[in-house]
Amino acid sequence: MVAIFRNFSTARSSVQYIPRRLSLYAADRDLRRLDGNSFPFFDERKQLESRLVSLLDGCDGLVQLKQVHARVYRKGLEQCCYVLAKLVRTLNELGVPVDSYQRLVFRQVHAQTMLIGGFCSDLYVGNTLIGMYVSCCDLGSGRKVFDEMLHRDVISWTTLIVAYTKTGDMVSAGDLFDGLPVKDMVAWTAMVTGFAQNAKPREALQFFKRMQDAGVETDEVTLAGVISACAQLGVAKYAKWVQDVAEKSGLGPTDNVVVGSAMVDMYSKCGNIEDAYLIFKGMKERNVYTYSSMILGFAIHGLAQAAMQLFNEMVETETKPNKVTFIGVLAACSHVGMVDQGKRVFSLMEKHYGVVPDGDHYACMIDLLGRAGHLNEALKLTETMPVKPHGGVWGALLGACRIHRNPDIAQIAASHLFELEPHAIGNYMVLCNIFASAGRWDDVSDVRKLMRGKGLKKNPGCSWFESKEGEIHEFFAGDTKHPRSSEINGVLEDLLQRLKGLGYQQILSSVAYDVSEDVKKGILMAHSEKLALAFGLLDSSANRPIRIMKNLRICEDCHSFMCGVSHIIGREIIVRDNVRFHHFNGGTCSCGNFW
DNA sequence: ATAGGGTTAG
Repeated sequence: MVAIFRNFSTARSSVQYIPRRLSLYAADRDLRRLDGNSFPFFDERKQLESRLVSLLDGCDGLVQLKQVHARVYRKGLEQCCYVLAKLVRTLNELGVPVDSYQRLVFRQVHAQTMLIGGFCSDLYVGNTLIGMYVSCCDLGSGRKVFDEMLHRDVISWTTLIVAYTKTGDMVSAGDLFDGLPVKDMVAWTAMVTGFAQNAKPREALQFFKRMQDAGVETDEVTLAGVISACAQLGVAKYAKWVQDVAEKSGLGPTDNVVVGSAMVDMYSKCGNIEDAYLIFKGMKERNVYTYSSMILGFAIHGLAQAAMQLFNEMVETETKPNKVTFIGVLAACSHVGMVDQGKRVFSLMEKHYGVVPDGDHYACMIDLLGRAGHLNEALKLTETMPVKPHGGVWGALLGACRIHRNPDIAQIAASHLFELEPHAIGNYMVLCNIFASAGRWDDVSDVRKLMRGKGLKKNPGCSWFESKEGEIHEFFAGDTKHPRSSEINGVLEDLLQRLKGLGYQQILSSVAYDVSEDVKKGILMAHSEKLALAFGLLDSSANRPIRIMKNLRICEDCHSFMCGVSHIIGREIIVRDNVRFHHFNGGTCSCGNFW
């Protein structure tokens, strides 16, 4: 067959024009007519190929696809790489989950293309093979095809780069990118987005700057990644800069719904909920992302009424709420303890809006009940909910046990969590904290032993602050490496004395170590958010709010410290912890001590 | 023909 195919392909090279998209019926009829021929000559092979391709184009189900597949073999067309490649594409487009049938097709395609060296010379087939392996999570085979291809284009590279970013292997992705001879906008964007999606926002922003210096164009997809990076970092200065860049490229938030929605999220996560709302208001078109981002923005700022009101406005429009929208509404209730409202929304979401609650929604409900102190009700709901509770659900319960100091329920939650997420360090730390504040030091040391046994290390507390110049200064707990470290300590000492004069007492139970009181006091004063606050006072200009970002939940002692400092200095302090914002002003916090 | 996309509770 191979020999015949090659002979004919040199002897008769003219192929008649065949429209690509025929109706299913016509394609099928033509195929049947061609069935009469016992031996496929080149032109007829070409015709068959086109017919099969158009059949695949019109394919709307797995059954049809399998029929076409069978026909490929019946007609001896298994060497037509294009048809096989198309078959794989169609499987992907149909969204068929990777099962044994799909693997069978993959193996056949690979075997045939190996046989005739298809992917060595044909870019489309090679790229399809890479994509195919990537889609079934066999990156190694994808890489092998890539390495064996004689010619590669930027698409081959980008497919593989993206595959590496999706597995979190940014090093391999970066190596590939560096070796890419001609980098286009899509390839650059893949890297920027890859960093953003792998929680490396700083690298994402650096890459975007490099991209701009290289004179590469920017479009809305690139911006989406960059904006997401800014949101993660929460840096207001970059946020403004990115908006400038966007508007210069004609992709401002007013006219572009993707850019606008991402910016709503970005500004609210930078602490500028007012700017977020301004963007929202100014947008010409709003979709479910836009509304959900805004509702979530209100939620993390503790503005539950605004979130509810916006939700009510939303359901009057054409835009239907989805899963994420309800996460936002429930989170809003949770952050202020609106238990009854939350329960009502939860009960209506399926009945009125057709959104079936999933594990994440239950996690919100457990969080809502737990935060409000209804720990037993929360436990009961966890045990009776219709879907199997995932880590988030038990995690919410564990978090509630920390707030309300309930080591017994905490143990139940933790035992599930250690099964479901054995490597998630945060769970062990929270349990340690709960036992520590109950004075159960033996239990604390058991948990620490368990962690050591698994080779887990504490996730260090880290805070950062954006200086006047837009530089990001990062502080770890107990950090003395900052060049202005001694000044920082001086500021803290001064603040501590003045607060003590007002009756402030350090909350020693916030320390999860069994050490002396003096050591505890020292540990508390070296918490990263306090270091960042002191540096903020040294650096920033007066009358502007001080914005601090933190990777973990703010501790009780730091919370009360911030309250006091906001009173002393007469300035607003905004702290973003891992879940929400705290606006400290004149001695009180926007969370009303409920967080 | 084939590559990059914004929001998600603990």
